[in-house]
Amino acid sequence: MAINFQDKCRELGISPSITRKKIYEFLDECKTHPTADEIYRKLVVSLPTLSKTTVYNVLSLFLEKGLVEIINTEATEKRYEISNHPHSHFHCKECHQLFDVPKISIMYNKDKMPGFQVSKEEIYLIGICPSCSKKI
Amino acid sequence: MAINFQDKCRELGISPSITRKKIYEFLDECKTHPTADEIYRKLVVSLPTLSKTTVYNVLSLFLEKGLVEIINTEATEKRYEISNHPHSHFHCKECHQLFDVPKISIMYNKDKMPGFQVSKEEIYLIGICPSCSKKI
DNA sequence: GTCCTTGCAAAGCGTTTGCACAGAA
DNA sequence: TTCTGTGCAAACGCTTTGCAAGGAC
Repeated sequence: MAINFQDKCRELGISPSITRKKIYEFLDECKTHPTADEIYRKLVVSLPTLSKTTVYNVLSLFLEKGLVEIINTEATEKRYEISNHPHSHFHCKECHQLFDVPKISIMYNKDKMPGFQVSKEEIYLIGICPSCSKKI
Repeated sequence: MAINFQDKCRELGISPSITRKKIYEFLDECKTHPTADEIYRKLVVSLPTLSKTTVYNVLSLFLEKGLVEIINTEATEKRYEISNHPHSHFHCKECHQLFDVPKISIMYNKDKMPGFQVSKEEIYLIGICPSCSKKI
């Protein structure tokens, strides 16, 4: 983990409980943009009393504090990621995995969008990932 | 409607029933990227026997045939739009409306994404829309 | 007759809420 | 004591499925 979780919590005024730490660490290490259920299933092994409610509680706290973000997807379930590194997303049509790819810069003409104040840009690419390319 | 719905259906090998026609027309006219429920509530006025199941059936047929697309959002409910005109999306943080904005072109270095074959690009801007800008 | 469209009812699934218990301050 | 973190159980909302009735051909 790049920045100490305890320090982040202190900054944000929340307590660094073991549950929160494990959820944060898992999100930080995990490359698969997990759903709440995936986080739960992974962590319940080492935290046997963990409940899904707690996962939801912690994720909603993290969202509020800006520690994590929800990724826009077509699906109804929500996927989460740590909001610390700028990047774009690539969705594979074959295996439906969601990959991180280097941040893509965009260019737009502000004159064509009068009055719209842009504070964030998200780029989502769709196609075939390297390993699926080989299979086809 | 730019292209005749009957003709599109003939091309795709599906029958242009009145229900399908109305759903297609509403999606085509509607600028708000409606959910299935919004489509239902709007159309049940003129089609009193309409059920939500039918709305879902028709949307899923349209998706399969490529007539409509699902828009990636943070929310759990799905939003639909006719897939005929290239454009990007703008989400207002204040009023949570989803706007169409002119298609934004992107530039990316393919060398940084070895093996990834991109077939589609989606750009999603977040910020404050013109009318909310005035209110603040 | 068959095939397709429609729609009621129920199930499914991810998420949120109500509430209570336990531990920390 | 109060406040906070946790978690069971139930409710909730959107979507999907099973199945049957009605219509087109």
